[in-house]
Amino acid sequence: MQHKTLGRRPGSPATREAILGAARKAFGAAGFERATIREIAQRAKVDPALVLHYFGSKDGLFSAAMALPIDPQQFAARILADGIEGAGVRLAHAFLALWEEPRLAGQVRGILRAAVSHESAAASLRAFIEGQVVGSVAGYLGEDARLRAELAGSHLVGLAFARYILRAEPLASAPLDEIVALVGPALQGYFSGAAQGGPQ
Amino acid sequence: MQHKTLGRRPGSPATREAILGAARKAFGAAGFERATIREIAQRAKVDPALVLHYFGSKDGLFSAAMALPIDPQQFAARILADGIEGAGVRLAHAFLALWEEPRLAGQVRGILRAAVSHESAAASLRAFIEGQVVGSVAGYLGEDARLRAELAGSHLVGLAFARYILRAEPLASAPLDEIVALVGPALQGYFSGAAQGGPQ
DNA sequence: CCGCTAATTCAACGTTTGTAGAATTAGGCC
DNA sequence: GGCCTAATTCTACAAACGTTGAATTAGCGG
Repeated sequence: MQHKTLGRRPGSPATREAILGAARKAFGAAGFERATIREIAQRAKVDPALVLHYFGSKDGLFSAAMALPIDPQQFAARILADGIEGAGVRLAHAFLALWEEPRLAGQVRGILRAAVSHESAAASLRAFIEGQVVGSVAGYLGEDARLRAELAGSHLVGLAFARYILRAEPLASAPLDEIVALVGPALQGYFSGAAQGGPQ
Repeated sequence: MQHKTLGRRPGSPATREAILGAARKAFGAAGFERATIREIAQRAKVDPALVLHYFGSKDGLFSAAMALPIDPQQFAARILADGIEGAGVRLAHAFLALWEEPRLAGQVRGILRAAVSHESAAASLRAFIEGQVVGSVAGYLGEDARLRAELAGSHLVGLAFARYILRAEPLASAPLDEIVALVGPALQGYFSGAAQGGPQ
């Protein structure tokens, strides 16, 4: 008999989310190493020990804060629902939209930052990409589809890095639509299998 | 009168290079934050204080170790010497060759890792890309050439990240020629689509 | 041999970090 | 009100870090 309802209610709703929000902001802005538990706790207006009470360790906090907010299965389905043509543009648009969303910006930035500096985070992202992302799109393509899908993905990751982390000009300030119009055909080339030129 | 020739000769040739080599290895493998001066000194078989005697600080050591080993002016000229057609394939090949070279692998990996986690390193790389790399190639292209050049560069950076840092399969194990054959046309799309300007 | 200079080492300081454990507070059920 | 439980805070530790300044060693010219 688990009298789970005894005592004070667990999982206070507000503070836990406040900690996660502060963690996403800190990890996204400073990366895993430079973000400190003390700073995150201060932003969330709680004691540092409370952070570890909830998440066990700094790694645990990171994993909880950086859990991917999207379902790749669904993501891929939406991109490819209307057929293979135009998929490049739709993919570029949908991917960049993730980074433009203020609520998600810190999260995705933190994931990328951590994947670069932290081996366990890299392993996690690697497994996610190999198992979920590439698998979701491989069914729609042919022979060397997995390689092609990863090449398209690598372009998107590099694009996000240059625009949102490095902030190199003129890429960082270019309007979204202009980028989508240029990147879309390049991605389409990987899907269609044909060498692709610029926009006609 | 500077009697510079008095006393013991400065700049002992061997140890300084040993420190730089160890630093490149450490920074490339672990990133700026996780690499420690003590570890670098131990690998170079010197005292940690000697490292700072030579380079002043950890940042100074990093700057010295990560100074870019290539001249982008010359790099771009070699890619575009034989004309615009085939430039995509040549660029993909030349860029990936940098990462395959064992002597340079740690260095370029460290530069990318640091640009992600360290703001000053990001600023340095950003200035380098905006001023040198993009400038070197912009003369060969027309109107929106800078944006197109950066998009092509972002693809290459993302490719290096996925293959050499994240090591996502099947990309990490794919033969170089196969990747070049697929990526080349994607890059070519950015070059050929632009209004042609010719070198100025 | 002596003195200058720089390479090189030794030992230590002060800070920051993640983390652990005890102590306290507060909410819900009997 | 009393008890149970979990949220929350307080205090502190132990390790690792970058950095410093003094001390020592070694090469070279006079």
